Amino acid sequence: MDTNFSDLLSRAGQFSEEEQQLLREELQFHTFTKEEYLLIEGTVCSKVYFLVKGSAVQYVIDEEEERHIIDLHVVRDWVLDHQSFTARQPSKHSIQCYEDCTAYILSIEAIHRLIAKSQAFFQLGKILGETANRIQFFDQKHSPDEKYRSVVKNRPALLQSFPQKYIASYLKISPETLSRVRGRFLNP
Amino acid sequence: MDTNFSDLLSRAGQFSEEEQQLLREELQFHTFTKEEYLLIEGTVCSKVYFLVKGSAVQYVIDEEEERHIIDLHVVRDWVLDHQSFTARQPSKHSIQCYEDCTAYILSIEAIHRLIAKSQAFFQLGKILGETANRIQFFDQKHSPDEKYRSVVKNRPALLQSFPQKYIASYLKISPETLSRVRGRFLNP
DNA sequence: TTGATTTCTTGATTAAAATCAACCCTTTCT
DNA sequence: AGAAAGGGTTGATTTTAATCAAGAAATCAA
Repeated sequence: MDTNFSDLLSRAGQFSEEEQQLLREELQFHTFTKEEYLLIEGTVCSKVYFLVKGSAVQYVIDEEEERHIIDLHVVRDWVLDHQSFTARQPSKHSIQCYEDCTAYILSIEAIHRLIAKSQAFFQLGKILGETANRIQFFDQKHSPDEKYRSVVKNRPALLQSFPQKYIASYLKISPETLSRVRGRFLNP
Repeated sequence: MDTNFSDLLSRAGQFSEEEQQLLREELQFHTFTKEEYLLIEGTVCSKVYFLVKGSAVQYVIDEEEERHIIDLHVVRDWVLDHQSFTARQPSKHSIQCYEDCTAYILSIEAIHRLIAKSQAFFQLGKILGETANRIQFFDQKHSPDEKYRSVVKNRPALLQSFPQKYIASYLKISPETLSRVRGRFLNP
């Protein structure tokens, strides 16, 4: 069995052999080049990606043309705009490859077909919802130190994969503040 | 046709006569007394309420025993913890009546039965998701003025229904700051 | 109705993080 | 190689809203 698919399984829930086979049959596999878009603002997010290689950035552009990073994605992450996906509404975000990527793709229709075959696939809803939770933490009023600690603890790979100014934007703090937090963190 | 049900319909989506009838058959109707809980922290939110009379408060208690208001509900609102409801996970919030309430109740099983009968009921997912969006706005880094303007514009009834300290907690600002924002707002 | 809470307002002070500014260090592009 | 651009650090300054404090107003309860 190939490692990519078992990686995906380990991030998708508990499934029987038959369910695993159903899932495998619905998956597509694609490669994307750096800068390519997985989701474009204004379109409905109708598929989810499981990153097998590469990294991607989910962001929004505000009225002042400023880019705000909403989420950062690395290998073994599920990638989607949960809000757009569940409400079937045009997304306010874009998702763009930061490096060349390869990913499994699961369309919303595929997910519905799977659920029709086994209720076990409801688990996917929970997994995909976790991305939304994670994002919300950084929106909330935690201190810069708490936010940084949370990334170190829960998503250390991000720190290796993206420049600090991306991390700062993701944490909704200024790059200067992140630099100082890191200073305190490394030699307390 | 009774006004309560047409209120609910106007907040639920576009449905055919037959669909309206299906919906009506699945609805329950209950009354609750002041202080009574619609949802208790740690339990899964498995039904949604449509408030016909009264008001309710959704909140979380933090480590320091402080109560933080997550959402405020008035007549014609859908009431639920969207996160718990969609992920089928224990809720971190409680929802408590602030006055005596009456409400329609729709269980998650009822919603699944409805969807099985007509895809039109997928609309409910979108409607119920809007509560989650609304909440997120106040988590985000907007200025106290912007947050207050947003309530005045989108949810003016809250200002009549709850004390200012509740509104302040909902907006995630201090009561003093809210008082000053209001001062500026009323005589600019 | 009157005393006791609770809520609201207003001013003064403090604290936290953003912004501004200068400089250094890489990396990238001709 | 050299210029340019992007990213990171550090210090000084400014801004914003929280906190602290005191008093006024409103609500509740006996």
